[in-house]
Amino acid sequence: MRISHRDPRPIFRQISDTLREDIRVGSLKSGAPIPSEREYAEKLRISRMTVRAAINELVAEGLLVRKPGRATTVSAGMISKSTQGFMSFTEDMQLRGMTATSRLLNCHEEMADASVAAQFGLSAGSRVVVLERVRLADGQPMALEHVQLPQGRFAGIQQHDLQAHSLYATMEREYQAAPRTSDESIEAVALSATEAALLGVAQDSPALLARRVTRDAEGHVLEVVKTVYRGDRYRMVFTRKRS
Amino acid sequence: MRISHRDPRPIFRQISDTLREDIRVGSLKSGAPIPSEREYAEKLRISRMTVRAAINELVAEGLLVRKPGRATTVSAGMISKSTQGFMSFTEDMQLRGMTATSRLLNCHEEMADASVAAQFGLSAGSRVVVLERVRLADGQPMALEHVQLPQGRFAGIQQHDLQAHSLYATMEREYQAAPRTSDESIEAVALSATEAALLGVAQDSPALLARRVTRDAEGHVLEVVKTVYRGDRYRMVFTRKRS
DNA sequence: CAATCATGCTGGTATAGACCAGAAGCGAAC
DNA sequence: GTTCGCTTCTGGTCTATACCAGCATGATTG
Repeated sequence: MRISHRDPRPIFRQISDTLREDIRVGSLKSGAPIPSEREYAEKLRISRMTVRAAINELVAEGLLVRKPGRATTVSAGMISKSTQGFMSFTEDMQLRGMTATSRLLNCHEEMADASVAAQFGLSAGSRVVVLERVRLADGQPMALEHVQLPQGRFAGIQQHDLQAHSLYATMEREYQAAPRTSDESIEAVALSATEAALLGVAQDSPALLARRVTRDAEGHVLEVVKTVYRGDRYRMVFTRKRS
Repeated sequence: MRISHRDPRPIFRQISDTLREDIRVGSLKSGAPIPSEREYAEKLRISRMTVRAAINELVAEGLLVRKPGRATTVSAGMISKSTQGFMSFTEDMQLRGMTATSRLLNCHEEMADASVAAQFGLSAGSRVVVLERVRLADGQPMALEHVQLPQGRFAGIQQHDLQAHSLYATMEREYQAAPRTSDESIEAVALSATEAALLGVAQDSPALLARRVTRDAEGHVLEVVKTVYRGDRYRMVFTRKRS
């Protein structure tokens, strides 16, 4: 392991990236101790505090476990990176090896109702862009999606090709809006006749109703989404950490 | 704001706790800038690095947002602490202001099947403790729970009063096993006749089927759980962070 | 042989200083 | 007036050092 001062990355990131990769490929095995902080500092001729900054990143990610008095070790359970964090439907399907497409049902501006306006931190009666789509995976209906976006921040987003591109990709590229956190709630419901017809399944089939509020790094709400997933084809996966 | 050297907490934690509380009660408002790191260091007569350690905690929690060149500000969206992390059914119901109880259906040891043994990191044929319970909230059936625990780590856990105490509480107190992360998957299903009878609802009612693998800080699997929640009374909430 | 204590490891906390890059405010020059 | 550039803020990174508490090991002592 070496560090380079020509590398644009800060030193602590060079170290953490190297460690992360070593863990990923398995040259550092689950449960195995890593060299001590002082050892890294000496070998690499850098300060111990810099080494700690690198290790702190990996501890926060759950890849390493600190043990006061003993050595820092590689976490025994490997968390499948994929189930961390949330994603758009398009990204979600890509990860599952399927291709996401959409059938646009409805796209218009309207007055936000009181609760949605409040979530956006806007006054009642502000305008929102509403997007209703059937989401398909490999051509098969998978979910019904109802998205509300604040018109002020995403003016003209209707013009973009949302059939071809991920909504998140468009938000980031065209509006510099990066989704960072989401609050979700999930419940099980029976499909109404209308929903069932759109999804191509029998009425009263079980389905997942997911509500999501997505925020950027500063905590501003980017979207309020309600999605109904077919119970027979969709499974939601995620990981949680306990404080 | 003051720091005390008699306080058993480290200095950086005293600062982060104070800041956290200021944000919680609203004396630091959403979007407002906090004093600069150098200002804190001067006023409190401590090192700037110590101040940074405190602020780092809150940035990691999403309460503060760093902005290079500008001031650090309070995040605009307040994340309801409650929806962070996962919890046991007992804790979950407590948070919702209800009282959790159980009706034990089944409790025995058996051979782990191949896939479960693999998840525990044990050889095929290892023994597991199986716990099947109807979970009630304020006396009403809410969910069916099927828990598998590695017999080696939790020998004799059947003897404890799991009707009265949270399983997690027992694991922590009696076995020094602290749940730290969980991988979950959720799908929507229709209840079988048996399940419906136990939950006191009609057959084919929609329900949430949750599978959870819980790990401690070192990544060792503590439990493998399958839970069926009534669709009409239970809603799962959580927050996610995007990398 | 067994209990005890010293030593040398580990990570945890804290210091005081340094330099960088980006943003902002302000004044001077055009 | 507008623009350019300086000064002075901000956070980002890094150093070298110090002392603490927990743990392991091995030597010493009973």
